[in-house]
Amino acid sequence: MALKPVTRKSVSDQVFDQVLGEVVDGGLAAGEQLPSERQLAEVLGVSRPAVREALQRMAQTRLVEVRHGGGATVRDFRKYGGLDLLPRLLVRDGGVDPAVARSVVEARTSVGPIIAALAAQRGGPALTGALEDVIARLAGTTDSQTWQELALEYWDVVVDGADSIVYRLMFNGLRAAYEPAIPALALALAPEVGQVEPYRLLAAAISAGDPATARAAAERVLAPTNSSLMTAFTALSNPEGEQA
Amino acid sequence: MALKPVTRKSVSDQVFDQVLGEVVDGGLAAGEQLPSERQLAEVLGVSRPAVREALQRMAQTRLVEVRHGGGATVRDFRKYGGLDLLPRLLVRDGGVDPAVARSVVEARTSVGPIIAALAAQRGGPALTGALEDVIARLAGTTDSQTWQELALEYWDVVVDGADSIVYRLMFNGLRAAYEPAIPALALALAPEVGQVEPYRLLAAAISAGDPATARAAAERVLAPTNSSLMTAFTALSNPEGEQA
DNA sequence: GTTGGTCAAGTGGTAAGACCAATTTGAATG
DNA sequence: CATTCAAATTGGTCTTACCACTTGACCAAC
Repeated sequence: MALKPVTRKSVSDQVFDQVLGEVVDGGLAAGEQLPSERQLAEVLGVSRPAVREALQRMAQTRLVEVRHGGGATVRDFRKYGGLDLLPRLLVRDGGVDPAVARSVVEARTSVGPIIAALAAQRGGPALTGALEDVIARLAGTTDSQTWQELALEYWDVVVDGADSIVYRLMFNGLRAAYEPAIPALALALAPEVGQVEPYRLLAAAISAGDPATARAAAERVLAPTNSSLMTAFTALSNPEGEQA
Repeated sequence: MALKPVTRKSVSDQVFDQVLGEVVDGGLAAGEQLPSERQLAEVLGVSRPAVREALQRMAQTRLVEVRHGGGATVRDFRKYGGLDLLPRLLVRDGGVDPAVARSVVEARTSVGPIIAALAAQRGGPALTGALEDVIARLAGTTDSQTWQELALEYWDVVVDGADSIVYRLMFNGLRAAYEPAIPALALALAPEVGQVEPYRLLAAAISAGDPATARAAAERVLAPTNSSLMTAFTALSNPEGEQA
């Protein structure tokens, strides 16, 4: 029997999630007004400060614009949303959105090798220890969830070694989107467990300071993951009343 | 005489900016605790709800972790921050951080052509009208600031045509970082004004549905902008008491 | 007809105070 | 030294009151 910690969700978190859902899924068009803070507080049965906290966070996502005396106006989330919106877009209607999943996979495929090449160029031998440490831990696990978490850690080292704050921040956003999904994906990604060799080859290329080889090796690391990911996402997708 | 709208800054905005500054620039290490809400309210001379709003927003950035009864704990902003942090990192100590600027430019250089190729592949002729509209407006302006805004609009069309939500959301984050800097950069980027041809060539490649040509054309669009950007960023950088 | 001024209603922004919930800390005890 | 428990601290929520801004209506002056 697996006991999980009980996680309490604050009132303002719940308000935020509901408002976010309305903006992303509720058919609200850009330019429409949300109900006033007082109305939301009444309808949701909570206090106005809780609503305010949620709405200030919504404003920070750029998905709504809040003006003093003017209410909250909805913006087009596709035009203004940041990577933090990704988990929300990935899982909709109880399943995975295939188009979103595909775009995640293809962005990994394209940007991953670029980052690996930069890591080889700029990090090179200095990354050896950290990469080998993660690889040793990868080699020592048979648990798929742990494997995925370690694979992320591996890429954390690589993107750090790339010495590019933009890629670092992008990775952070993508990781934040991916991490909560690991438990759901772990079963489908189980065939990956134990395939340490591609990670070793990439680490060797990075340590050798060879960008071109690192780029190719990164593609080899990502290719099987990518197809497993697409398989997993497809299994989790919900085109017609199929529950994951 | 140029009149600008007066912008008021709310108390919670001011608190947020100060706390963010402490976290990013104040020498706080990951794991350190921020002062309690009550302390912050007293020190800053504001109410506790205003502090709460700011801290809930900070928690949303992932740069701090707020636990009930446990206070707010600082996280490593490099490891947890998202692209929204970019403007903050780009401009520090009254000047531009050259490493951040470089990473912005190189990410554009790498990811831009990828996006353009996808737009050619997936948008193709359907993007013709929108691209030509922006190009006509580019051709009709001699104002550098307007030019930069239109260039962003051009790329907005391209990234939309790429039909990849991940790139879309990344672009949104980068644009949010770039837009406030346009007025400061416009003077240095003035030599770009009038050079419509590369944009026309890229639009033609996209409309023709030719990914390889679009990729190469995007590189040609970005190359002069990149060097101008680096020049501009260098002029704005502040290694030793030089004020932009 | 246009412009400026005033007012009311509605909405966002702020504060004070009270109280509950979770965590941390320190003292007492075995 | 380990455990237990109470107190202190901190976050979370709510109520109430009031201020600041926006919008629209209406009226007066030009």
